Amino acid sequence: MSIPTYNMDGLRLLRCICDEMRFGILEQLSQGEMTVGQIVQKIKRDQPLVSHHLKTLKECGIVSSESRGRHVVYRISSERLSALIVQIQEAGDEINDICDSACCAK
Amino acid sequence: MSIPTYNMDGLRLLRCICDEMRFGILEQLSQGEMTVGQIVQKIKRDQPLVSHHLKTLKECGIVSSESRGRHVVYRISSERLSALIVQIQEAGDEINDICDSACCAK
DNA sequence: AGTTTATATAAATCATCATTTATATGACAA
DNA sequence: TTGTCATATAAATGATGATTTATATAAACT
Repeated sequence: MSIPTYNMDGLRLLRCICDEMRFGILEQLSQGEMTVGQIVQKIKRDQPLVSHHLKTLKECGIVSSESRGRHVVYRISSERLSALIVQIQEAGDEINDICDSACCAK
Repeated sequence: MSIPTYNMDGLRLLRCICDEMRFGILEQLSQGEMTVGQIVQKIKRDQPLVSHHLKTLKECGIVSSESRGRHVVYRISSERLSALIVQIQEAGDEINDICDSACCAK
């Protein structure tokens, strides 16, 4: 039996990017393409974990990748998505509130 | 001891709205204010569950509410947030891809 | 006051998914 | 062709948080 697949939509996009590590990766990539190693250094998390989340983002069509020698370069797959990351950051800052819900913990 | 609180930011905003029910509620509210009962009817989920998620959204400053007689009216707390919901929907549609990751399942 | 309607809360259960640990693959260099 | 560097994969574990069920509060109407 085959793995089920899903058409992307707003909610599914959100579910892919609302994870702390994945959003952190996208914040980095919104400033330009990076190799896996560069991302690992920047966000200071284990390499297998970073690779795992990059795979998830790629399967959702949010990032794309390209091999260069033994490195692999990742980038956000569209300008609109890059812009959306920034818009989300700005909207979050604008709320300017404190939150005590579970969903707000990191 | 007191409950920990968190300054809102992009990631925390995302974590609050990436849930299926909460995003569904916000899709409704992005078209105008509604009472709890109207939301329950519209999205066809149990009332306690809807109230529970509304509480979460309120604690995060994403929605605000007002009592009118025995009804309580909810609305999205800012124009920018309303617009963001729409932008997320549009970005999701633009990806136009299928996904087989766990995060893409509803 | 008692009843109905609208909403909120709390405890218990259940499902999901991030993370860790260990190992594999694949490219380049000596 | 062996060793090293960069990345990927897989299995096991652990934490988080959504949902259910039952009950409470609070307003309006009789």
